[in-house]
Amino acid sequence: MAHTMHDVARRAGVSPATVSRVLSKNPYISAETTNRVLSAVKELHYHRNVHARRLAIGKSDLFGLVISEIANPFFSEIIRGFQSAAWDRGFDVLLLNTEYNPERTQSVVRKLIENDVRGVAVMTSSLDSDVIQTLTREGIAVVLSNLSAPDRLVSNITIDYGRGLSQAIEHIASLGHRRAAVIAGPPSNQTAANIATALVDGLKQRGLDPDPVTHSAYNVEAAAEAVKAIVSTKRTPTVIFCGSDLIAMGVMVALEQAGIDVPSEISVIGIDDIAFSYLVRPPLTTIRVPREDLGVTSFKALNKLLKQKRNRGDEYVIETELVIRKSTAAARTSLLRKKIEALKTGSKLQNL
Amino acid sequence: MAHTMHDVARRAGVSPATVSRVLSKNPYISAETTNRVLSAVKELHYHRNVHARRLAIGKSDLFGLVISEIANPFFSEIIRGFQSAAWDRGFDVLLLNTEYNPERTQSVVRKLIENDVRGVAVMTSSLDSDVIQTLTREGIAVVLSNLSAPDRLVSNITIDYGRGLSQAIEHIASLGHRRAAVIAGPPSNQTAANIATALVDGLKQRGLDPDPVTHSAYNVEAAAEAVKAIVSTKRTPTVIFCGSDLIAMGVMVALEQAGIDVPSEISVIGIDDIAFSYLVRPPLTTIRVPREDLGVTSFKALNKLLKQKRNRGDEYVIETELVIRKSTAAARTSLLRKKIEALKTGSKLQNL
DNA sequence: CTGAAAGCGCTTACAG
DNA sequence: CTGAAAGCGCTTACAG
Repeated sequence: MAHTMHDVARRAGVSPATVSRVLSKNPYISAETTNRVLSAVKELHYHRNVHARRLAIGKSDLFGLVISEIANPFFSEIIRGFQSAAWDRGFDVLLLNTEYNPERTQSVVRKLIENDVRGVAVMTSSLDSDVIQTLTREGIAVVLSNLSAPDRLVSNITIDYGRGLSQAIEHIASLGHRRAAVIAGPPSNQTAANIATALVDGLKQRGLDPDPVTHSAYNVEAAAEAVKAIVSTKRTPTVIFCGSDLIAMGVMVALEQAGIDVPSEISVIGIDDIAFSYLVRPPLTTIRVPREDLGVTSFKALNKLLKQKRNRGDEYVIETELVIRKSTAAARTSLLRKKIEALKTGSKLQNL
Repeated sequence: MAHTMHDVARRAGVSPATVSRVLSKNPYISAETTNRVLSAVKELHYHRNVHARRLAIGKSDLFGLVISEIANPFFSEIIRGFQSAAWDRGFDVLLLNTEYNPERTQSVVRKLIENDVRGVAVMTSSLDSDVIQTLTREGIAVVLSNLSAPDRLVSNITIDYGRGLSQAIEHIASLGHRRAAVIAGPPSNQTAANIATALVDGLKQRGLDPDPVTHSAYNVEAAAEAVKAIVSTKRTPTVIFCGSDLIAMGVMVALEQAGIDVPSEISVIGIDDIAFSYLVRPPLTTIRVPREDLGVTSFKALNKLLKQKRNRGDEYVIETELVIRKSTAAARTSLLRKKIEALKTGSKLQNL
């Protein structure tokens, strides 16, 4: 069995209270006592039991972070940002993923409450407003990124897609595109719907024809499926705006299979700027969402919320921006020439 | 303040002990009492405090999972497998990441002990054998994947790269390759070193010349750097074996920048088969490591270890296999023709 | 600067 | 089938 504070106390010849004080860095302890206690701790390989500690303190040192799924690289930097911010201030993070599953979502909420987290950043749309109320009723601070209004114990972070979208539309228009398709995220997702609306409005305003406007789940396979309907029409678009980078990647795969070249025949634009977006070919032009910043801001928002007496929520805004990526012309030309050569001479392009 | 079991008891007109029994699904409770308690729980929105519960039980319901970094997609499926296996059995997972940082690594170990986890799966090489001993001394079961021998409270999962490597070498040899470079993972990593050795031996045995044999950290940037030295020599290889898919992707980027075509001039082979490996172009041929299986097996191994009286560790083996990927010839040819056409006519390949 | 004691919110033999 | 009581391992006023 692991040792307890009592064991350490006996060994150091002090009371458990003193051991607790030393370990909590209470300043009113003599240097000598501190040393004796620390030696005993070391000798016994003593570690405090965090469950007992949390129970005694009456508050947990935990903050929750709710995401959809760990496998989605979109969340990676959010996690990193949130974690660092929390650790820097001596808090722990309880990372919970809903996997888009209602049952799991329920158990996520239960865990948040059972663990007595101080606050939670909800970075998925799987939690509806009922659930949010359940949390705030327990005194848990909540920060969301779904455009709901700030409230008691609830702050909101708005990701301002407007700027990035305008830049993207301007970019596309200036390249001479006329017909733009839109594959937004799932319609049940409020953010996705807002982005779709903003895109359609923006495109029209710039004299572009948004057609068709459709949607897809946030994954490669669904997107590949969604794009089929688009390319099978007679009047194909010259650019496809996608609701996320994963959707864009699915689109690129499907276009390739259909024998349609990106970007010479159809350009593709994503949203998020996930880490892999510069590794696909052609590299993905996308609207960057500063996700590490989003994570950090989320934590700070929670902290602020809890420090105020009235727990009044705030509104935060995070900006987006277009990231234009192209293959180096030189490199691509040189590669093409080689491939042309290879095709001509019929030389062994074994893996072609 | 949140309600306690006492509040529920009073409201239901029973003792706290009874509430506890109802909530723990103790069978010897009358249906009527159960209902009264459950109603009170519902009315008060009562949730058990997990810290008090864990303290009273004397054992936590936690299992630890230690990885290097969440952003690395290599770990995604491991997490998923481990989590599902744990949840299915009513346990919770404490996910800890070292970020390759010694300080963080120390605090990871501390957290494992403080949280009184029953067992921990260590999926990173950041924890040395000293640390493992620290854990087992506390009675924590450990499962590793680093080729150390099973021991008391320690099981080992060997990923058998042999099969996948043989298949890859055979594949490459049958395509007529003669000169193979190797960019292994970091030399400090035992697994990386073993893979490098196996590769060199296997290549020689098959009459291929492994040269040069070098290494890189497990990320895109480092790999891109590492490959420069290789292509700058006069005698460039026709295939590069990479210690991971991320390394392979870095290599592909760097080769492209150097104007070297993959795979017609140099073929690239990765290891892992991360989710994105089929999205890069050309799609990556790689050695698949069944990582979800690895996660599930890790959990089962811990469970088994804890159930035995003697806590004797076991040895597990996970197989790998080559995944050959090529672009559809038809699609690529058609795309090439279009690009050729575009180049000839000088038409606007704006983003080319 | 330090100790004795109460209390955090649960669980679980023990007794009935 | 149910309750009173002890105990899990800490922390922290309170007192000195």
